[in-house]
This record gives sequence, C-alpha cells and structure tokens, in this order.
Amino acid sequence: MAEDLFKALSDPTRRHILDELVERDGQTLFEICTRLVSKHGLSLTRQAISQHLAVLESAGLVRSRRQGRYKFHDLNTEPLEHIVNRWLRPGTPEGTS
Amino acid sequence: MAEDLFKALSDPTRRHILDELVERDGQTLFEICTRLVSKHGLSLTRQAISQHLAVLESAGLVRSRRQGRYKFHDLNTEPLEHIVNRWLRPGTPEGTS
DNA sequence: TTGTTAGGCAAGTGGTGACTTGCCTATGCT
DNA sequence: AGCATAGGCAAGTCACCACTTGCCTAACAA
Repeated sequence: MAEDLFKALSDPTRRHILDELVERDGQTLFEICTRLVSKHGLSLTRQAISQHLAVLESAGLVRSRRQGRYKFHDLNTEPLEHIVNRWLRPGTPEGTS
Repeated sequence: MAEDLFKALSDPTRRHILDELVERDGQTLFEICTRLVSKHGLSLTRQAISQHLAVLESAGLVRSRRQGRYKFHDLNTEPLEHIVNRWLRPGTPEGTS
C-alpha cells in the first residue's frame, strides 16, 4: 500500500538504514546498529532499529532472509519507482523514460 | 531540505492535495477544500487544508502566487525527482537517464 | 550442559503532528 | 460606508509514533 510506503520513508532513521543497505546489501541487525552509531552518530537501541526494519519490510522496501541465527536484510527499490510517477504531469518528458 | 519533503509526503491528505493540483493547477484554497470534500469524501476544515498547504509549500512541492484576495497554488514536482535517485543502485539502468 | 550471541515480544512513556475553534485582516462589490 | 468573501494567526486537544525497558526464544561454541 502507498500509505505504508510514505510512512516508512517519513522517518530520518529509516532513511539512514536505507542508505546503509545501499552501500552494503545483506546486513544483519547488529551490523546496521553499529554502522548507524559509528557513521551517523545515532545512539539507538537494538529494538529501535528492529522496529524500524519491520516498518521498512512491511512497506516492501526491505526483504529479509533468515539463515541460522542470522537474519540478513536486503534493499528493494522497486516500490520507490512508483511514487514519483504519481504526480508527474502527463506529457512531461521525465515520465516517458 | 529532505526532511521537510518526506514529512510533507507522509500525510495522505497532503498527497490528495497534490493529486488535485496535478489535475488542475493554480487552484485557490476554497477550490481545493470543495474538491477534496466532493471527490475524496474528506470532511476537513479550511484551516486544516491551509496548514497542509503551508507544509507542502515549505517543502517546495507547492508554489503560491497572491493575486488580489485570491491565492493560487501551483504544483512543483521538481523536488520529487531527487528522492528516488538517493537509493538507486549505482549501475542500475534507471539511474542513468 | 552451560554460556554467549542474534533476535523477538510486549507494555509503557514522551513528543510531535493533525485538526479544531475562535477571532482577526484584507480585498472586492453595491 | 457597509457587507460578504478569501485567507491568516494562535491556542488547545487528541491520537499516533519513535523509543525505551524488561524479559523471552533460538542457534552456535566450550
């Protein structure tokens, strides 16, 4: 649903998580935690990141695959491509690509 | 700022306003109010829409021009084009357009 | 089996944002 | 002038969301 997508993107921490997954796909929860702390200076609990990942996953922006006791998270940019086209003028050159 | 842009898009009423402005550009506040009520069944106060328009305008998605006692609102899709490119994989075909 | 690591579940709290209500200013018409 | 229309300002309420705390389960290693 579009509602979940925009709500997922509305939080800056979740956008930082997406930034991390663009750099390196298939990260685990603890990896994302430590990289958010070291690179962006965010001091958040593991549960906070876990909840953010759940929101991103329900929005279709992140897909997760469980492997043993690890859970790897992969980015999925496909939902992003629809959100801009919604408000493009009919006849605008960018819409015809 | 990117923060304002995503926050502006996070509200469904604001997205409906953008939908209205795509259909007909340069609408006034009362026009947007009546069309939101008639087409989307939203029952909102004039002030609510006014505040939404202020948010959209501070995000750069709407530009307003005052003319007499009327204030016309125009859509500006330019900020939308940056938000997708942020998370496109380097090397993805869509990113090279 | 004991300990450690990776992750999940659930309740509670604080702050922000959407919406309303009430009143005020400004433009245009007669 | 007087009145109606188009819009703005400010305070107050309410619900939702981000975040924490505490405890629990599952997998691997010693």
